[in-house]
Amino acid sequence: MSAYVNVVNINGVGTVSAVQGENYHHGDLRRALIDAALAALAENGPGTLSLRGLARAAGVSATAVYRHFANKEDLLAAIATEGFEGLSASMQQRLEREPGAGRLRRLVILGEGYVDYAIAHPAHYRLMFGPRMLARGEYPALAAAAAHSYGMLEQAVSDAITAGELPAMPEPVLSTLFWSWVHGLAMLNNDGLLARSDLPGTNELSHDFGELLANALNQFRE
Amino acid sequence: MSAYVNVVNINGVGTVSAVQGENYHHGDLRRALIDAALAALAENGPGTLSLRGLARAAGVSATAVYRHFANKEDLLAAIATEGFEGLSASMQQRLEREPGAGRLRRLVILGEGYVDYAIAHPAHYRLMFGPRMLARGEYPALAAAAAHSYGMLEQAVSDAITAGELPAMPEPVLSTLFWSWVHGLAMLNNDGLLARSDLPGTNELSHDFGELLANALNQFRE
DNA sequence: ACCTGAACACCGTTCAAGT
DNA sequence: ACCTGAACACCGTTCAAGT
Repeated sequence: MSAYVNVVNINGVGTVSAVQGENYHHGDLRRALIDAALAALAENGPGTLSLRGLARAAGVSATAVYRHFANKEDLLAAIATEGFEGLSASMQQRLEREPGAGRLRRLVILGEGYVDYAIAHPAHYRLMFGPRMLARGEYPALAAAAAHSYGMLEQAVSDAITAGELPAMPEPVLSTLFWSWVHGLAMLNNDGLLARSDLPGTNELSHDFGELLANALNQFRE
Repeated sequence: MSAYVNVVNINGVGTVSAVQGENYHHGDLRRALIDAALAALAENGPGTLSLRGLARAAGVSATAVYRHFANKEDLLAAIATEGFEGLSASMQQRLEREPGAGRLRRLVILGEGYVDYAIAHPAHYRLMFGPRMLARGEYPALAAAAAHSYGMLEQAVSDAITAGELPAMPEPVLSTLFWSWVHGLAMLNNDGLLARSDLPGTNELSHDFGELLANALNQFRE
């Protein structure tokens, strides 16, 4: 978790005040609560997240939470937002590791970065797509972060179509196909359903499937 | 929900006793609790399921539940088991509607039946893959029902490979690819993320994707 | 064998009050 | 501006008791 938290911490860390550490006026309770939630998600699964428990972990009364979040769903939305930021960062890092990649190869790399992140943060990833997040419209920052992640996939698909490396189908349809596949693979892995002796590891599956799908689509084009 | 409930109800209905309708000795409280849960899942989403609420709906005290289920997870496992039975039934029904279909076509039909069921019962389907169901090993009936659903996909993939209508890759890898795709498509749909003006309906997407993927894989084979 | 009622240790959330 | 404490309406679960 640590590396990714450092990435998304940038905005919060600067606002820590001088009185941090005292009981009264916590400094950055909002950040402390989110960090406590991320730690709890990483250690136990989701579902065990309670506002009262997070308040305890932050050394603060249960009702102090409501100074920083409207309710539990509001806190979960903030966590989900950071999740999509981490997802985008994971995809971006993978792209930059292989600068000269072709259009289609870039799409495969994005998929690997996507699955990498999802299986490295299973509880966090599940929360990002959990039932509580259905009302995404009420959380503009969450909607924007999710749209950015999806936009990266869309751009790569669009580029590959333009370059003639994918069949000339509508971009939204191909993007949805690709997204369904990485999302499904990540979810099944995080449910423990891919831990079978007759399957390679999910990281390798991700790579194999990416190559397979991309090449297959490429052949299909004519 | 009704049609599918009738299918899976067979075992329960026969045990309804003569005193059904009285307060004391409910008749088949176990079945009544499951049905109340299915109704609650269909009406509200998941997450709102409470044992006490189900007991209220069945007209019984909160603690009566524990005469029929060890705990909440045990009830959820029973519901998830019926879900996989419904999933298998949905796939089977689709197959029987098109008896003369070829090997590859049968696989596509299975995928359509799978997605059909998943998007017709979103809350139920989510529960089947929810975080609570990770300990599937502790519920043999659940594990068996899930294995049967997955086995239908595996059989169709295996047959298509044998018939030379899919690339000669390991069956588990191709099955996982296919499963990831239908699962991801269903989950994204049920999260409301495919309700976009630039996309066709999910039923049509399911059909398009099946044809695309099957044909693409078929081309890739040589 | 099947169900009830009281009780325990939790929740999320509200509201008045403290500094 | 930020936090606390008491209170309310819920949970899941246990245990002794009722028929």
